[in-house]
Amino acid sequence: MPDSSSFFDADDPIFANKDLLRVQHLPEKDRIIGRDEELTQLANAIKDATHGQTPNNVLIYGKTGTGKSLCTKYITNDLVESAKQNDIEVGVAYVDCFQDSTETQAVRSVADALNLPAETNISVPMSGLSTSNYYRRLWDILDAQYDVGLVILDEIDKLDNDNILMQLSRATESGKLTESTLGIIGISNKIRYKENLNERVRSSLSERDLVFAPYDADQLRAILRSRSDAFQDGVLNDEVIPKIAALAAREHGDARKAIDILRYAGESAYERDSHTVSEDHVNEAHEREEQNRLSELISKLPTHSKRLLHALALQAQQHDKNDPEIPTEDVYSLYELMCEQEGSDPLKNRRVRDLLSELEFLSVIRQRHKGRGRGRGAHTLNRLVDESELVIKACKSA
DNA sequence: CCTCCACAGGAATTTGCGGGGT
DNA sequence: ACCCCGCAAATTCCTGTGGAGG
Repeated sequence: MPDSSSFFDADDPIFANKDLLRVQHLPEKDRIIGRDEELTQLANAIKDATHGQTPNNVLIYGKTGTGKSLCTKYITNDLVESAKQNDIEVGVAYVDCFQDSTETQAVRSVADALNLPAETNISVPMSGLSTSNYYRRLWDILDAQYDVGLVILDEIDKLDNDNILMQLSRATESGKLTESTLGIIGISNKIRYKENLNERVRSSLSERDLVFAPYDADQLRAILRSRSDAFQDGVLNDEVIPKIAALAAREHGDARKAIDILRYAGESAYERDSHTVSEDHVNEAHEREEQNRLSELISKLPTHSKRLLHALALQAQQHDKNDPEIPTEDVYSLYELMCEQEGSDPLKNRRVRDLLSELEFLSVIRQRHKGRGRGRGAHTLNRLVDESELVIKACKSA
């Protein structure tokens, strides 16, 4: 710690403006790197909304950290502003379908995001309403407040059913909306997402398709440089940005990961009272990034899922083999034991199987189904994707 | 090759919760 | 204040099946 009278009033020797390195940070246009074409295409697709007309529905594909959400947020913000010049009210609802994966949750979330209770006198309770009731309120909110509604469905492939897409895409034509109209922007990590949609939804949802390619090392360098004024002058050693860019490019061109590593490297340097950020800090930050991503995911898990994962990790650790496969029944019995120690009632076997397959869906674990046979044998084998130690640490801290 | 059974996983049912309607 | 409703989570019920043991 710097020798000052307070822990808080010292000038930060490393960071000048850390906000630039936060994932949620929405950069200025000239700081969005290598996406000019995509931004233009997206803007063209939805520009009708600035005149109060129905925009095209858009589907955006691309791996994580390729700037899909960022560009969408930027363009929609911009759109709302330009529409205002024409006295057109555009409302944007951003929904993370990973968090709100059921139809009800997603509609509720859209309605809640668009609603200004003071103006509409409509409330959007967290729960307790039927799905159709949430829809009804959503239509009322749109008609009362807006000329155009834009619904951004991020991680749209995580939706458990596409009824909401049906409802939203037909809202205007079916007369649910009278004073307003509606556009959908779907964002998906999976390029094949469109394939398992029914024909009607598919054609209306993907009037325009955009694909975001992964960033290459050059682009990642440019992105990191554009955010480097988050740091004080001269604290970043020359090799830091190229090194991080190379790491991130190797791991699927994920810009978010690159930025996270840069931030962690800075924090690492700070904690070690170093006045510069060096390659060593980058290496440390890289490990930290992996651990953190995992902890974050695990901390959001329901208690029982966490406990199950913990049980699986403990057993994986006991095996001498690397990457061992643990039968479900073994996981379950340890889990029961752990519940007993914690003094809570264990879930039943059936439920546990569902939770485990949810964990697989989140790719925290992998499952392999092996033959059934007479007598012994659990027939689904579970293994961790990440190091058992990392998982255990994450389970304990959460 | 055939049998047969323990588990996977689909479906129906119950429980808990947080709201509306009256 | 009361009852009723819809949803999500959990539980109970049930059927289908892969391959070890015969």
